[in-house]
Amino acid sequence: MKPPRANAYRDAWSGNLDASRAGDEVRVAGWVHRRRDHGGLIFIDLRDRSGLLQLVFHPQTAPEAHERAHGLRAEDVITATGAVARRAPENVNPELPTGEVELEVAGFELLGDADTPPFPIDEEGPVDELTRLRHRALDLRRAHPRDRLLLRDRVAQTMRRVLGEQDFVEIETPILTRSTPEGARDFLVPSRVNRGSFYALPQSPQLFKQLLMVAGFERYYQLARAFRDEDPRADRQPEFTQLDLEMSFVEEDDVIAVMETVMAAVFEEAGFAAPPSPWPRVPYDEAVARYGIDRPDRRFGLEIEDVSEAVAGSEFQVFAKALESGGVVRAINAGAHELPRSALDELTEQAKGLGAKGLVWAYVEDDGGWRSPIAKFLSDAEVAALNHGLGASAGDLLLVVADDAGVAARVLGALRLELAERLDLVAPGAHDLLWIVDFPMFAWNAAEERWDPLHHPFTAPSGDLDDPGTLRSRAYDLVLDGFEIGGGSIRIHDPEVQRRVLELIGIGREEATQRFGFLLDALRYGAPPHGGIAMGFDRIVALVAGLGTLREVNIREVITFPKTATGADPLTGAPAPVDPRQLRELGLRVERDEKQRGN
RNA sequence: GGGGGCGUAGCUCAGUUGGUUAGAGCGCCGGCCUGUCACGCCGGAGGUCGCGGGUUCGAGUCCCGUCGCUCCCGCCA
Repeated sequence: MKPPRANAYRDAWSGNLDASRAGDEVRVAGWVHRRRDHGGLIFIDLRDRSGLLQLVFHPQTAPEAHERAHGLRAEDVITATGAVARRAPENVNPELPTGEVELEVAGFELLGDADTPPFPIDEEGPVDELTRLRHRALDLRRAHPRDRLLLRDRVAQTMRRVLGEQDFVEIETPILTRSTPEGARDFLVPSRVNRGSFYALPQSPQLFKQLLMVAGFERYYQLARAFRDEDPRADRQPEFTQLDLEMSFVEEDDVIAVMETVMAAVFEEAGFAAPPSPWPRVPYDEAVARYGIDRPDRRFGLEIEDVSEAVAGSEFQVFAKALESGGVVRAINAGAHELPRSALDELTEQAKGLGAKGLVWAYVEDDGGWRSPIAKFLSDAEVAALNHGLGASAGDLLLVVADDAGVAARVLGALRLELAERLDLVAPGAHDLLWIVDFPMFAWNAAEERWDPLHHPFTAPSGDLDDPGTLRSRAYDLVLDGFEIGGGSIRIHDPEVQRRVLELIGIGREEATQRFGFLLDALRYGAPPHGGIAMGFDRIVALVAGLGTLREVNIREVITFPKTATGADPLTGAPAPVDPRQLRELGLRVERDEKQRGN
């Protein structure tokens, strides 16, 4: 940190002092991190944002300060003056950046008396998250929580710098706005002036950034807050931050190229190894086929193989029936790992829980035969063909699912993760980064008999609009270690195409005009081809902070004041009932639940 | 909305088959201590076992309900 402007509290940062300042008279300020009171000598570790500095109180040289220093307690706030002194060689603390020196205190002033903290500030042990959030100001004094927010700042600065260098402009968009069709439930804000009407908090700045492209800003970005009223998860909060950007006169490659420069700089800033550009692009269909999911984690193998042909015509009813009804037989070769029977049973249960009728497991024996509950139903030729298809050799564990393609993908995709976890297959420090491209535009929803969009309805299609099932969208998602960290697309800039896409998903002309006529309107006055992307900022920070596991990434740890799993803020007590007068002004009446009535 | 896990001292936790006065480490308070840096030594205080009800001679422990936190499904890109 740069030296502070000298004032009545400090003229130096604690963590910046070293042997080069030996002999200087300085004034430092901060919190009592730890005290070691020997009765005679007293040592205090003083903490400010820059780091720790040992203060020494000598009974001879500063008797008055020494006497008062007995009363100092953890987290008291003080300012202290004295001389920076080089420590004797045997007293140097190599663990501390300032460990070669100490401050010989001449005088100090207590600026803020501290009660005993509810949990230790000076150690990193686990503390109940609710307690931490209730005392978030104290929690954020601790090294890890503080460092995560400082990292978050560095990531944000890096994004702004790199985008600024490429002529992007940061522009704000409204928080009080109108519902956007992103699919999630809106947070609503009642209007007092217009009774009975509501603002919606934005689920993304999507429509506004497209208007900015029509306006001719060419390159826009924003670190935008977004809101979704759905149940939170470890990696989902009701309000979260996106790096949102949009560019004009671009194709997929242009947006992807920009984002690779941004993210490469972010990864470098975070000391996080990332592959050189360009990053791999995997078509959606291939990802689902090989990894069972559209956000694959490829840090371990366990690829899914389709072995339908190997068992075509099999007498084994499970395989035969699946194939007859248009399904598939797919499998994972888990390699030479012997799992206990109980583990295989657990995997089977998990597969059933995900919709599979069962799970076939087999160990390949030395002669190529199978040790498996279903071995006796398969011919030698079929076993040989399966072994060949899976590249199996003696000792390998094979897991086979016969079902419709969707179920097989989902089940084997989940088993990949489960196996990687059980077998500890991810090398420490390994990372996997890839783009998913060539998404289908729509997925047929059989239950509702309609086309569901896989991305929001402003995504540009490629293909024949008269044949929705074959349409591809010009979309791209960035996936890091099995987590989607961002997604975007080339947008529709032709108002007629936009109307037709909206109609395909059941939004008619009238509704479209009512909900986002302003966008359709703007598109009619000369809209440039444009596209962009929205990156999950919290998720990115959490992942580069090392908070990701195989299955989840906890974004609460990189959010300053996060909400709990029920959407509550334990610090402020939000959400909270409001004064009846406020409700009257808004023209609202609240219907309480049974349980609330009892209170 | 549904399912799982958790809730014991300020913090992190232990607590057997239901059985005497519910324990430990850290922290806190007091005393001693002049080179510590997780300082050390001695002593002490501190509990609505989340809350309510039930079973029982007896409940931290078993049952029912409820609240909170958390993870998953639904939901959500």
